[in-house]
Amino acid sequence: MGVALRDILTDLKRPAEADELKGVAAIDAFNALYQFLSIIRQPDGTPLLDDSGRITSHLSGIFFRTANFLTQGIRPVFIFDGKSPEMKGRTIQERRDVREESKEKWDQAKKEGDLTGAFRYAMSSTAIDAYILSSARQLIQLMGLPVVDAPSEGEAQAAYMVLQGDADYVVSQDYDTLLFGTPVLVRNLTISGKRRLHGRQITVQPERILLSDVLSTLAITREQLIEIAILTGTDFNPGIRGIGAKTGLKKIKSGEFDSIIREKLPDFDPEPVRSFFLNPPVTDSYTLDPGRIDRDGIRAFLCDEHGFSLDRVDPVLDKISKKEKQKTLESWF
DNA sequence: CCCTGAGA
DNA sequence: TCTCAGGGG
Repeated sequence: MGVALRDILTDLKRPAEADELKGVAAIDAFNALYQFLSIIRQPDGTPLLDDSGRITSHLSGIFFRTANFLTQGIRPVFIFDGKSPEMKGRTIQERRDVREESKEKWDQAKKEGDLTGAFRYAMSSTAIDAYILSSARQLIQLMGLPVVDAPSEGEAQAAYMVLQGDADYVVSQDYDTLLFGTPVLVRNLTISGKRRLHGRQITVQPERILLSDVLSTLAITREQLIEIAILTGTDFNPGIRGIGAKTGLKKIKSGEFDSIIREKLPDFDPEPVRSFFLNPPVTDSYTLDPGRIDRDGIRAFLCDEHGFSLDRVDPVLDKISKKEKQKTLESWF
């Protein structure tokens, strides 16, 4: 679920204007899939399913949102996770436990006719398995968009690509990419800007966070931001009870990092976590060349294979193609 | 999440 | 043009 830095970052989010979003967006694929799978559900929590009972929520999310991105001048690149580091094992196990428990509670809530509970438990029972990953990847590639395989954490690879100048910003709901050093993080990147909350619709602006703003406003270094995260807990280490982002910030500023770790977590060596954030495994072997949209392939995949309505898919394909033609025309002049 | 259609 | 309700697969 990422790192709990929200309490010290709230003042640093700024609404992102459309102009600031044009360019190459390095999307944390796992994070995006998780969002789609947890939210795109019926009121009782059931996800969208095709005739064979396979989940299609993520395909709907990717297709419609990505199409919007393209028309807005956003060029998405999807970064998929590689092999998780050993030290993430505990987090992975914890997430699995929560999922299993939520699945049972979801069933229970459905039986009791508790829709609010059903939806909430369905959300936290969201799982990303091999089918989800391969079908998502297939659709992305049919849309002619680049896929990058991270050697390890996708967020680290995404941050690296922004640092290299190959992408303009990272898209994720989590703040971890800031620890991995991305200069720009964009959260809530949706076009409609609308989100349903408790049945009501509220508007959510995409927000942009600059690492330089974070560090200068808090008057800390990236290393110190990482230390705050280590105190509150990351995917790679459990945090210290009673220390949140605000307390962590204070402790770091008064130089208490080492002493607190020694006192509260005597058996924990923070060094591997620190160096993982500072120097994660990343790769240079990726290409961001735009492919072509395979309209027939998309129709076959979404409509024939997964039961999407042609009436909904075709207009979107037209919209994308129109934009693509515009761009090739522009490049002539 | 996103889209569509109805009604203002 | 906008908001809202309903449904998508």
